[in-house]
Amino acid sequence: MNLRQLSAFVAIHEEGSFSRAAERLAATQSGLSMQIRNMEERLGLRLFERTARGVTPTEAGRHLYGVAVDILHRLDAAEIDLRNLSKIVSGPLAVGLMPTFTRGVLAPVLSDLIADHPDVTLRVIEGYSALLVEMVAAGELDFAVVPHPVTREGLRVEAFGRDREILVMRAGGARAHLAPAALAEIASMKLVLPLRGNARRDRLEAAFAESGLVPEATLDMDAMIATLDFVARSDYATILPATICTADLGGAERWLHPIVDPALSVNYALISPATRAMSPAARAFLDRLRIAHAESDARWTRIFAEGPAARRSQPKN
Amino acid sequence: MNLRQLSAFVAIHEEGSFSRAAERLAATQSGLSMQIRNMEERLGLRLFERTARGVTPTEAGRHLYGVAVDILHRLDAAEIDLRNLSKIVSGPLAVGLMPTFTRGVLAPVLSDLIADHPDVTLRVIEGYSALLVEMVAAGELDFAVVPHPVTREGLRVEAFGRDREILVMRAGGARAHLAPAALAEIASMKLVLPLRGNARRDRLEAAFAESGLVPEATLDMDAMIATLDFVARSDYATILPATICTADLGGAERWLHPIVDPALSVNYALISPATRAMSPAARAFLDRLRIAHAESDARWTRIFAEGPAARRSQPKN
DNA sequence: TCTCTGCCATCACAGAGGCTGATGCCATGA
DNA sequence: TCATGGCATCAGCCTCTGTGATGGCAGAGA
Repeated sequence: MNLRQLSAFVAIHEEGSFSRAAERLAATQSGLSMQIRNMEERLGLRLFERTARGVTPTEAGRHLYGVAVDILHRLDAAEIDLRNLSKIVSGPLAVGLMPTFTRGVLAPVLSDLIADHPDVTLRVIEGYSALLVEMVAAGELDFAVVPHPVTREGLRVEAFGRDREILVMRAGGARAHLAPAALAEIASMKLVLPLRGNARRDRLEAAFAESGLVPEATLDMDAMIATLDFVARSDYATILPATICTADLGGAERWLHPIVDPALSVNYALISPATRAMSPAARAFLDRLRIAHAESDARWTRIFAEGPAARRSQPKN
Repeated sequence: MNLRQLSAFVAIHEEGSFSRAAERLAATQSGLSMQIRNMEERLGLRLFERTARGVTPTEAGRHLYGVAVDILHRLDAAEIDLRNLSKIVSGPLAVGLMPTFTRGVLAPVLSDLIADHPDVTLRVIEGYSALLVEMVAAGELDFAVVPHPVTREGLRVEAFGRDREILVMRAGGARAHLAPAALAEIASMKLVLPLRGNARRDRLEAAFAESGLVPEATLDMDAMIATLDFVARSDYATILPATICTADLGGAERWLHPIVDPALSVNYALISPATRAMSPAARAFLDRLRIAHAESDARWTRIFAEGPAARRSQPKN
């Protein structure tokens, strides 16, 4: 049993198909077929049941999957450890982030990282969670941060942090900048929301439903930046994670309103390929991202706390 | 980095030499040399410092050793698990035991094992600890039980149990069968003891020294069975682990005397190759051996407890 | 029921990579 | 200074693995 076989096995298990796994590994279907056959012969048992639409793991296969992922991860971690025992942080790093982060906190993280570790070759991929999840699972990204929950084989999932949902409207409206808005009020507004199927949309709809509400008028749009632009020049409002709104704290183009009754939050997950370990470069990026996110969160905590005061000094209407 | 390289690395680390590792792996020195070179090039660092008398691991090498042993062990365990998910216990099993065990408790263990698992091909190697340790380290044995402490790279060491040291004399002497003997009395007897360097001999000498004693007359002999024979037909006494004396509990040929003031004990260690996992056959053998040893130990506990009574009913002299 | 499609198994062949055995070089110790 | 033991290197071989083509099978849709 060798490591090639082991990673082939893992890929097939995750893809549920020899052909797709071959594609992902840049190998051939027949090659994988032979590898699995060899493993099965050696072990004297079947690892996959072959069906007409792919393969499903046997009990033995499921058992092996856990062990294999663990072993490959350990080995990768060891290799990274060794390679960096006495080396500067360097190498390629591919990170997947949602617009929330790229707009909200990426810039300082980036300049900080580049200043400290100029030898890191960085690629940041901006995208929505479904895309990022697939790219991480395919090993194309070192890690990504996406909304929890994530359930996909082949991913190592870890809690990353929390964010608050904020109502965003164009500046100059009836409600003062930073004055809170109750969910019941929001339901009667004209809203731009992400498409159904998007994790945040489902989460929002559930929150409305829990309060017995249904948003009256919605425009569905899976494009946060475009949404922000649109909101700034129309009477539509939208609901966005606090982090992405950091740039609007000044209240120049958009006014922000913490959502209350109830407050809504998003949990983020850090996802990485299950068999790979974090490189020092990835760790360096992540540390800074965590810090930046925590700072942003702290800022919003203050704002939520000061909300009533703001309302008093700038009375609504 | 593949598994062949990893096991080559482990063997070299343990042997401290490419040549010796090659011998152990039934490979060639040049082959190992190339494998390590490839690993080193890949990692961009040196794993071994080459000296004229062999190799010593670098810091990176020492680090990798721990990880490599762990990975190989996990993989072996997984393979064994899988292979036996739905199979009867079978396969070859090589076990190393000291005469203590082969004479003391092996027979019932064996017949029990063979009855339950007829497909196990068993080889029992009888030998002293140094030999067994080497054989286990070389991967020739699935496991062995030897006196603690054991310090040798490449071994997984686990406590196995304890045994008591017993004074053995020919039958019909002045001291009643099973009557205790104090260490001070023993020091003045003619004793057959294992050779210096043997773990038990060193342990015994230390015990004497702690009580300010020096054995007066000793015959050095590293052969337990021969010692037992010799003691039965001479006025020499010897000190042996209780387990080996089980057959003499009847008192026909030899009389046994628990040692007191102080009581002496031996600790046994179960050793197995660090990178290999216990096969079900090995586990089955071990379970039975543990039980047999525990029963023997319990029997001796009773005897120690009843010692004074025995002395009263059969007054000394 | 028939066909079409997608998937996996098998095979012969080509390629790569690792292993071997010989040789060379170096350090050590007598 | 020489003998010894140990590792590095090299050319060639050989094994083993992956490739690409082909075939068979099962399910989905008409």
